[in-house]
Amino acid sequence: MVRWEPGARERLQAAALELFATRGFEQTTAAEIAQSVGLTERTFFRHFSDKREVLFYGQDQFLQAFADGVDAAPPDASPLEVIASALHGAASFFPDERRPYSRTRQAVIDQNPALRERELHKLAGLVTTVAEALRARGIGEPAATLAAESGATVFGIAFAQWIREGETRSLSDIAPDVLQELLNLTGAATGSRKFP
Amino acid sequence: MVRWEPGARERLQAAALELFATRGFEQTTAAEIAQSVGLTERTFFRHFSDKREVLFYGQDQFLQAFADGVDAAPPDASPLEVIASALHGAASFFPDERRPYSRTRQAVIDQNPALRERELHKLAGLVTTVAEALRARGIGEPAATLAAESGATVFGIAFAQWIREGETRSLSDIAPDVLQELLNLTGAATGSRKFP
DNA sequence: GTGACTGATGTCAGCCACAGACATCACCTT
DNA sequence: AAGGTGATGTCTGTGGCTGACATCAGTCAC
Repeated sequence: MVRWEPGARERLQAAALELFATRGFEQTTAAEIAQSVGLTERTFFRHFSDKREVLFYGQDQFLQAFADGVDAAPPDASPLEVIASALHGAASFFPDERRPYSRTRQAVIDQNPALRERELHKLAGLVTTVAEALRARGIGEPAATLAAESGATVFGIAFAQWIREGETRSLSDIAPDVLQELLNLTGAATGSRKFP
Repeated sequence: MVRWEPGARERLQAAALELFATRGFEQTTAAEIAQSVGLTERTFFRHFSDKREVLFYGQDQFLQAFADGVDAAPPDASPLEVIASALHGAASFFPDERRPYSRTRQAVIDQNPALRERELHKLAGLVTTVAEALRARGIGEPAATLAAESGATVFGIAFAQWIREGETRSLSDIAPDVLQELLNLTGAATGSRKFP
């Protein structure tokens, strides 16, 4: 007989999302989440540093996908070309099958300020990482941070669109469009699309 | 005899910044802050919705300055010209006398993840407001959000530079430079400076 | 002028997020 | 077989935060 069911963390995450979606974030206690999968509150906090984190744990992989996209760009690429490549890497991390899950998750986050704060914080971490990667490519400041921040902005807008009800395009189709919009905005030459 | 000393909120804010700066944010309890100015914990939480808020209350004025800058731009201004105007409005909200205060405040914030989260959240609120103002000017999405987000990014970088030890330029001198960097980055024509 | 009203505060009691310390016990190593 | 390991439970405590109610100086109504 096994002493513990495996996958405690994943079970906690799934139960938490479900409870948050039905009852709401603040109306759900950490103890309830834990009990719903046969664990104790103390164990919940051993897996997640705080209650919100149960919805964000594992984002490192996404961050990694973004950073991998940076590395995938050719060495002589311009900052914006690097960003385009990073967006491509990030988008491939969200295949269309994941859309329903992302939707409910985002709905929960959007309804709670505390969760939005955490989301922004994670996104800021992504900016830091990407800016670091850009600097490692020889891009100076403030260009590196500006580019990274712009990339995060574009991703955020594209993701929000991907989530939207009725949207059928995949994220990797949406992201380049948004990037192009940014270029139009800042008055770049509007010739043929540079980042298809 | 007066029943209460006036300016409870301001006294709490001042005491909180001082205690956070010396002892650290987490090592300071809300009750301690309150007692240090002759009030109770309960009163602290009547003035500030949570412990972090004591450092952020009043930012509405800053947000207003930013939004006013948007409104100050001529009706036919391009999104970027509007952003330049908004940056000007925001910068004038931070005269050089305020630099030391801003420095210590930012030092406290930078040292605590929870405070950074709240800061990002406030900044996101600014983006929302500015995007709204841009949409009211007839600018569509995603251009409005992209422009607003870019403006916030530029402001953030400029502010960080303004705070930096040894920096002597005023914020309204730094911000246009950073904006110009963004334009260079996105490949805009590099003629004479468009936003002096 | 007196009495009701208001608004900032105090008091009390309680929930919940979170953390330290220690015990437990299937499984693994040797 | 003996001891180590790691995920968990139990116990206990602190601090953030809230609802309900009391207080009381100043203000307003009459």
